[in-house]
Amino acid sequence: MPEFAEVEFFRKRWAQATAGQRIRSVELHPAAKIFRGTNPAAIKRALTGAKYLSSEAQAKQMLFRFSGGSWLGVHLGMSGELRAEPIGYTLLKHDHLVLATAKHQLVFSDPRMFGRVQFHHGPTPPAWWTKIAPPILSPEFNVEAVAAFLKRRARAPIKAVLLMQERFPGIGNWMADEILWRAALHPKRLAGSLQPAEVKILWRECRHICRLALDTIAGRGNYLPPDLNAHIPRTWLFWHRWEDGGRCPRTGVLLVREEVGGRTTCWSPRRQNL
DNA sequence: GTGCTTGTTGGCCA
DNA sequence: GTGGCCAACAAGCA
Repeated sequence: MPEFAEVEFFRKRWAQATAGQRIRSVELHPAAKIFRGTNPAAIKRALTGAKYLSSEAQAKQMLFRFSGGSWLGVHLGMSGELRAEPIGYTLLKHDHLVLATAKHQLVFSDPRMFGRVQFHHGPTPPAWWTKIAPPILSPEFNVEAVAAFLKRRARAPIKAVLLMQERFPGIGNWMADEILWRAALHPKRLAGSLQPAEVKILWRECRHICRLALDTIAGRGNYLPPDLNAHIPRTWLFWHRWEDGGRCPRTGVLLVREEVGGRTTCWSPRRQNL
């Protein structure tokens, strides 16, 4: 589920519940696949008694920093979510990691377990964090960089290219469709076939959707929406892409759903032409 | 039972 | 070596 702005929503949810707090206890299921490649016992040892310091979201990842040089990385995969539950909350089947403060239980749950938890100990953030591609909302994500990347991936459909995290960090299936729909580009267009003007529109829409999604889904400033989709307008493709008989919010034409680049893709046929 | 699913990775092949 | 495609991972839902 979670892409760019949703990840920030979940980060904020944990951050608000844990601000200024110490972790009193850590509960986890060591055998859960989300701990693949890490040492769950080390996480438990390091975080018990540690104070939450700060956190960040980048692309589809989150990094939570604790006292004692402990860094907890979270990737939500396809079905992961972070929740803040009251003390006394009874764990559900897929709650794999729980950090308890004096006020809340911070829960990471993930039924499909494509998500993952990473842990690092040291004075500086780990390599798996610092190597994430420059954010779409940063100056490094400029139209030249996008054009160069599209040229290198010239023979791949543009939809598949937008899903490549090395250049479009945080973009997932629904955001890619939303961007192409706004940019009026057919998802099957080969990346190399885009004219300079089209590349510019695509670049601008990437930034626009990221900004818009961030404000709408994760909320501005300290405000956190009650749930992920609370404020997403009906004018976005988002609401219509999975509906049978769904129609384009701009043209009213029936939407098309088909696999492109190995992923189910939705587009508006009159608006997005090959 | 069947056929999906907002993600990532590694193996295969041109 | 590079780039593109696809299965696999796992569980729930219609």
